[in-house]
Amino acid sequence: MQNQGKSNKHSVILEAATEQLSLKPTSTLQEIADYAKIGIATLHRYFSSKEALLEEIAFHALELVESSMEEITFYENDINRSFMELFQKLIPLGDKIYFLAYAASVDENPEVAFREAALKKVLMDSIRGWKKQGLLKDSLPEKWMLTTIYNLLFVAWQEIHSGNMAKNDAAGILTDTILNGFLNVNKKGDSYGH
Amino acid sequence: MQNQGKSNKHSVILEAATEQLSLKPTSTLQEIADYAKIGIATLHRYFSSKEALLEEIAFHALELVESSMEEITFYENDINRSFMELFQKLIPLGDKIYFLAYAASVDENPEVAFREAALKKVLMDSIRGWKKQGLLKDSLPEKWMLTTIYNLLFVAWQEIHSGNMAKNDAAGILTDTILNGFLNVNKKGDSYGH
DNA sequence: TTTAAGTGATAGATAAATGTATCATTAAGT
DNA sequence: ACTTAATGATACATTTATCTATCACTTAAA
Repeated sequence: MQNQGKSNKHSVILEAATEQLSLKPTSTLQEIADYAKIGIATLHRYFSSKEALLEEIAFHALELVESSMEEITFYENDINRSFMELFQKLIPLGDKIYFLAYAASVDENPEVAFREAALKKVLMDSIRGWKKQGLLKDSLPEKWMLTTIYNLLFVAWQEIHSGNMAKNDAAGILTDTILNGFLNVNKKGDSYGH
Repeated sequence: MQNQGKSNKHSVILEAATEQLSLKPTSTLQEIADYAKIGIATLHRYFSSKEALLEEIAFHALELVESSMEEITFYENDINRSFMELFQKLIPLGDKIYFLAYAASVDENPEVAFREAALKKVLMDSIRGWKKQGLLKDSLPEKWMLTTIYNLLFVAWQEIHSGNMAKNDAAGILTDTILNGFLNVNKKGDSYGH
């Protein structure tokens, strides 16, 4: 009934493991098996090692982000709309991706690192374009902008996860924060709603 | 010659351990001892357990931040100056504090959590005041602002550590990013230099 | 030179986690 | 009802990290 993925139990275990690891990145195989309500023996039948399990989870997460990123249009002269689209697509993936930021072993995987870099490059190219047009500040380094976006996205996921932020507010708050900052522009109307 | 702290070897080991842990948060005691150029037996003579060592490091880091925070003036009607002062004081502490964000075991320590919360409260009170005056956006939650500041500070430390950002640029970049965002205000002059 | 304190190397002891193998039970298809 | 495959519990081996204990060596003071 609540089975969706490609094959069968393999996917179910993968989903459960992802959830458990997002709750506790240092989870033991025993904890993962308990959470998935299976025996640890069964877990080993489907995944040869913990490293293999983590790698599969990472690949799965990357596929999700990659396919989302492909659907996003970066408008040359509308940063606001581009960011809103970006965040609206990526925020819902939080649950499945969050652990990526904290699983150190996964960052050392060369393929993961390569695909992460490719994802960042897409956004980086847009940032460069907007900057060239004079839409973005000259005083802030492009790399800093990229890093800030990436990190605040994770912070937003964290806040949603811990119940401090409504999922539907996140894209607007992120876009407004990143593009305009905290200062109240002293005209009557302001910010992203427009 | 390069001995400063309170007593003697205890402090030296503490400093070395802090550095090693900021390089690799999952360092073993053996790695810490090697980095400090002492035997692991000696390490245990000075620190009864790894947990005790981590706790001492955390306390030391908190003391540094607490005494820095006490020196900072939060100006009621000059956010820019307040932020510059805050970041200029805290950025240099990065090396000694960075690991705090990644040592999970330390966050579970109740005293550490309590003192961290107290530090955040100081900044939170100022944010509330600035917001009440209409200097900060109404549309962004206070808690989000606090979290953003806190996280971007860590990001800046990371960027400095990895060589992507000059230490002397950090306070300006942080202040400008947080208060004004990425967008280029289309007047000729702009941002924090003023 | 002798003595005492501190140190580093080393060898276990203990604990926790990963991974393997076995076995009885359950569930599904025939 | 019978057979077969999959499962979970369990026990065991292996690894890794923490921590204890011992011992020989260095250094500095007496």
